[in-house]
Amino acid sequence: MTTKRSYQQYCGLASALDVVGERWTLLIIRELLLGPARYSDVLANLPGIGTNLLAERLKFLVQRGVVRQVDLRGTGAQLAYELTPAGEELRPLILGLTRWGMEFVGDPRPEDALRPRWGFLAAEAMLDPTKVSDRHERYEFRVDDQVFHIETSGGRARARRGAAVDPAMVAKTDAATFVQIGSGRLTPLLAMLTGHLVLEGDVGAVLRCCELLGLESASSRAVASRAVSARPASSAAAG
Amino acid sequence: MTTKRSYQQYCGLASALDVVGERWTLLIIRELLLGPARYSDVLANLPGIGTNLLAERLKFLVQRGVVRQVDLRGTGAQLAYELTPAGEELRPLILGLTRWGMEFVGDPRPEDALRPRWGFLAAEAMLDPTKVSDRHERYEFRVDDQVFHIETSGGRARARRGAAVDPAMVAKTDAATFVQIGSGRLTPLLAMLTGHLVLEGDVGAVLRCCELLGLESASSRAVASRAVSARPASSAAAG
DNA sequence: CTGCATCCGCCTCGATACTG
DNA sequence: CAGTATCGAGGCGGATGCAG
Repeated sequence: MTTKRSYQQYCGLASALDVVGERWTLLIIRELLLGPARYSDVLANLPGIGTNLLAERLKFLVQRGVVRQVDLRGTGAQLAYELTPAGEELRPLILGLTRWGMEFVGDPRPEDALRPRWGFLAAEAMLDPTKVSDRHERYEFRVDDQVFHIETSGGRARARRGAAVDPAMVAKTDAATFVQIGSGRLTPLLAMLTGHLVLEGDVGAVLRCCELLGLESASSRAVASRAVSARPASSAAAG
Repeated sequence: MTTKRSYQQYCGLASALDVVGERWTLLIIRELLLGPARYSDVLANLPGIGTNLLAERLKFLVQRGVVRQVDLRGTGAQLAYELTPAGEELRPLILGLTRWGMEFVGDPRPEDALRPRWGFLAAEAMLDPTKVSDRHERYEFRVDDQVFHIETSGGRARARRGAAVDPAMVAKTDAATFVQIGSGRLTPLLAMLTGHLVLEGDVGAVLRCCELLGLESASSRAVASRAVSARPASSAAAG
């Protein structure tokens, strides 16, 4: 066992990267942001990681106090990993990175892994706190088998797991479409027209939800403002 | 040239990490957050990176639209790299990571690189927007050869390069002490007593500045709340 | 002298096989 | 199910070469 590689800089950022900067680490933490998970759960959601790496990363994160092991049932079986408070503090940063990275997602390729559970974090990342309406209502999302909702109340918005009671809007879609909409590569309108998105409920609620998530709810000014991506997308996809 | 390694996940976070997740990349961007820099400047501030790696990273970041080359003087010489708007969007995330990583900085070791310029970002990261007093005043910092200041006005605080006009407070220290204070391993009081920190100016301003930066300005409740770090620090340093 | 490109030893990574 | 052991491949780190 050689001494762990470090940037050897006396600096907060370098120290942070010494803890969570290695390959796969932030993706492991993303999985744990969705709730406690067992070793094999994490492994299944991170295709390509290699079992030794996952074990090593988890051990290291536990040692640094970012992750801990918990006994979900009383029984000694069913061990799981969960984030410590220090790990939870990474949530806004990971959500911010997720939002930033949305500009870089391309078209879905067959070799890309895709998990509906990631949609929850994507939605959480897209929430714009400055755009919360003063209404108290809930928007429900059904991304493949995953169900979650956003609740607004008192000028604040929260994303929660599970179905919503009395949702003002329900959106049904698949994971690929959900990410494409979030990245601006697809508008809700276009997704509906192609049958990949089904919206139910009050029209006003749909518009407010789009506003809350920073989406082009309709109409003309659409795509242009988003087209800052690195590789010019040949020409408009609608072309 | 083999095809670039990717997480191959259709997800904003994975896409972000495909761009800025590789080793050294975020530290390169940190350097550019402090202003445009030439190749050799970046190289000098990142000991250990290896020249080929820096060139490759920069080229890749330019290709992805995160960094661009600029001609500082009109002359073709003096090329420099600077962040694009997309790169600038990483600032709050990097500042957040810097703050998060403060919990993990240990005692300064002789082999650790240390640059006074990093102090500027550290200060920016420590700024607590909820703790801005309503006064309009400036706090100046002299960290070794680097001079910068924080200006509060209209309930907002900004960090700026250079000396302050009519500063309400001036703090002189060295880079190691500055980071140690920021990480909570050292209080301003203790740093003053050991002669590593010199504070000048209005006492009230000093207290307000400490409040703004989340520092223990004095007194008793000190260190305890910070002691959530991974490895217990044997016992209190004051022992 | 700056700004890289090339080369090489080594360490990390990724995949498979194997064990409690 | 939850990892450990092993090994080939490739990314990394350091030294050197070279063009503008």
